[in-house]
Amino acid sequence: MSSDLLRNLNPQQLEAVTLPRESALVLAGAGSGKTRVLTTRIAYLIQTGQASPGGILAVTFTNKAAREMLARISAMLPVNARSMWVGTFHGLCNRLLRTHYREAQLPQLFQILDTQDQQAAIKRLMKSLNVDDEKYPPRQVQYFINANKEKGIRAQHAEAWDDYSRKMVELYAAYDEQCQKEGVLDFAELLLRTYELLNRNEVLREHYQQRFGFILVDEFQDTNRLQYLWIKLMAGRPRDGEPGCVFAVGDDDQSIYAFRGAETGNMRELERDFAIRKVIRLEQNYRSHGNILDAANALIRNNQSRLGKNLWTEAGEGEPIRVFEAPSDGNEALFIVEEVQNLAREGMAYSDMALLYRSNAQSRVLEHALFQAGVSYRVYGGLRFFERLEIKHALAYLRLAANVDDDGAFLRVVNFPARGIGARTVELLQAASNTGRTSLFHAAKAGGIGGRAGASLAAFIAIIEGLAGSARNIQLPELIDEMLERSGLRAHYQNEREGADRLENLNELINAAAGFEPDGMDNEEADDLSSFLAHASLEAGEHEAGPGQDALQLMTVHSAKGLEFNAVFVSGLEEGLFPHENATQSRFGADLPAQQVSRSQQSFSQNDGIEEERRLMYVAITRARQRLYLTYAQTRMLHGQTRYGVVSRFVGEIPEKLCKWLTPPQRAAAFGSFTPKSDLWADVRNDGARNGGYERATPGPKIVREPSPNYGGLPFAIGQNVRHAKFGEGVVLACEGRGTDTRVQVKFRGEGVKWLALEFAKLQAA
DNA sequence: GTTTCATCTGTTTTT
DNA sequence: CAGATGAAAC
Repeated sequence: MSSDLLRNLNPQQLEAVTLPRESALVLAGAGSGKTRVLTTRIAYLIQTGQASPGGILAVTFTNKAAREMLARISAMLPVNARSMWVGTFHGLCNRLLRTHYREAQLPQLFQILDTQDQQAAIKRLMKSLNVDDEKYPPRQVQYFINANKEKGIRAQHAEAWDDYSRKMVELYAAYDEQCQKEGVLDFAELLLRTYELLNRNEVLREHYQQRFGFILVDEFQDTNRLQYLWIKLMAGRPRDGEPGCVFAVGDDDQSIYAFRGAETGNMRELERDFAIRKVIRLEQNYRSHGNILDAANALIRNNQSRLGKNLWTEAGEGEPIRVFEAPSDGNEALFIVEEVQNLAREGMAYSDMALLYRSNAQSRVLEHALFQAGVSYRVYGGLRFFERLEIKHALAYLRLAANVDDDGAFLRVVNFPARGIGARTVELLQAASNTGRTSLFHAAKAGGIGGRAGASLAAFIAIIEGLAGSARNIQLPELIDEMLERSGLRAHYQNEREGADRLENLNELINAAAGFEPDGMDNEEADDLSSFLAHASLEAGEHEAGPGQDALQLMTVHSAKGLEFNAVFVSGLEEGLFPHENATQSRFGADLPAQQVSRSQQSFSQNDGIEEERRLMYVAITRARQRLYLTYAQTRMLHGQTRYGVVSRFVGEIPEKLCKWLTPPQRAAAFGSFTPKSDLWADVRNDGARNGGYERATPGPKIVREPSPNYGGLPFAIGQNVRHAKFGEGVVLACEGRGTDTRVQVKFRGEGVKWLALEFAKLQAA
């Protein structure tokens, strides 16, 4: 029967799936059947009796991937999915901490802070400590805390080398204390807390190490330091005869989360720590046609730091890659809409097409055009359901009902809807909670505040306690309904002019609760309410494409990882956007003095930034099965101003012979005869490729453009050579603004890229 | 204490 | 352009 499972696997896949009980690293290229290998191995282990479902621990990064894995396994085996531990790092840690909340020194109904909540908690903390938020931007504090946690470093061990970093460490410690007092955990804390719990509690540790004979990790290249330590701890130390057994699958070329601490170096560590004898490579691609694959291979070859791998396919070369230059972002969108409709007419389902972009903000223009044309579409990511303000408010009431010590939730709703509890009252409460060392809720309950505000507070407390009581007696949807009523949220939005949408979302929340089933990820002790709240934090409400709804898929390149489509549009391929300017220039705010940037951040060189962008582009390209479009716009609205863009270097890194240029003929004609007069210009275009050991292609006539005509009477054209009194010669990369506000971005020979205000800089045409 | 208006600011990717 | 913050009017 197991031969059934193993049918149609290629030799490398087969080797990976049937490996004896030992640790392994599988380098799996895009579209090489990575998920299939992972799930088949699990099924194989169970079917051959090497493992019981309960002995399997499979970790992924996204909920989507976890769900897919479970679905595939249960399609192969009639196995009780609940007994297997398949989930995200965060989901699994949540499950573990819910079970052992006492040992982890947590309240039974601890709540999870999402990124927003965490930011709010930090701001609140800083206010209470009177810390100048100009000098210590909450964003930076948040970054500092998370970066340390993700390396497994607590405040007491965090490095500090000057006043600034000492303050950061101080805030880190105070923040953790505040969270502990309030019974809340941020994302990184879920992992760190679990790690520490198992590290110091031998009984628990041995229990889980014993139990999980097989640990499988998906997207291993995206693990950060802490996640790696976590895996190592779960696997147990390699002992003679019984080594820890980790089966890791990953692709260094698809590492796109270094920005949040992922370390591809973990692959090398794994090889060493687990004495891996042989790395298995999956290089046959079953997804894309040849041209698409060739493009991806050519692009990624420009990266220095990679383990090396070349994808191949048995499929034919297929269609050329279609490249389109639009005069504006609006036109780019119109072009895409038109093509999408054409493909639909030819019989391709909308859901088989994806529209990708670098950043969420870009979806607006695209959505607008799609909406106008009546094309149904679905946006992934962006502002998600559980992140909406009204939902946050509603959840805060529920959180308070579950845990009255949650000060963050308290502050969010104590005066929303407005009930006469103003800033002054809250101040008094905070003072009382500080001296009495209790939560705000208990301070409020203790009384001592008279007058109108006191009465309002008493009413508020009654609402929360009433809800807490109901939570024990009635079902979740009814509880939410009651909450909307008693809190006054429903009434508030009914009276508000623009409240209809928000009201609808609140009703949708009831539906979400009605359809919610604790997915076995939470232990049996936890009630439905806290399971639901954890679900809301961990899975901010990705809307799964409703079955039967055929819609075009819109998402960032990041969220497209792991997916595939017949046709893919990669839009906004402009320098500064993709690759993003934050990655091409100094990665961490140039305005910060060097010592304010932590050491590990410093070691993150410029090159790493552009290489990650290139991997991102690699991911984008390899999503496509048959047809790939690359589009960009000469002008784009950004922060309310028109910006003039240059085509992304990544377009130039794809061999000309694979491309078919779709730019309207009257434009193409103008490009035809152009040869670069400025070597600087060519330099800009080939920047990332210079050290790649790859031959610098003579830029094809269709990619290098004649300097664009002046738009709106700007004094300089993109691509034009200019001279500056101090910086010397350069070439114009971009212009923005009008009149006296006009600024020009210039790449100078030797001086690098600078923005210059035309009003002051004396810039001459050269 | 609440609402409204104006000003400022920032802006990548996500569990 | 939009969200967040702050000041002034109600």
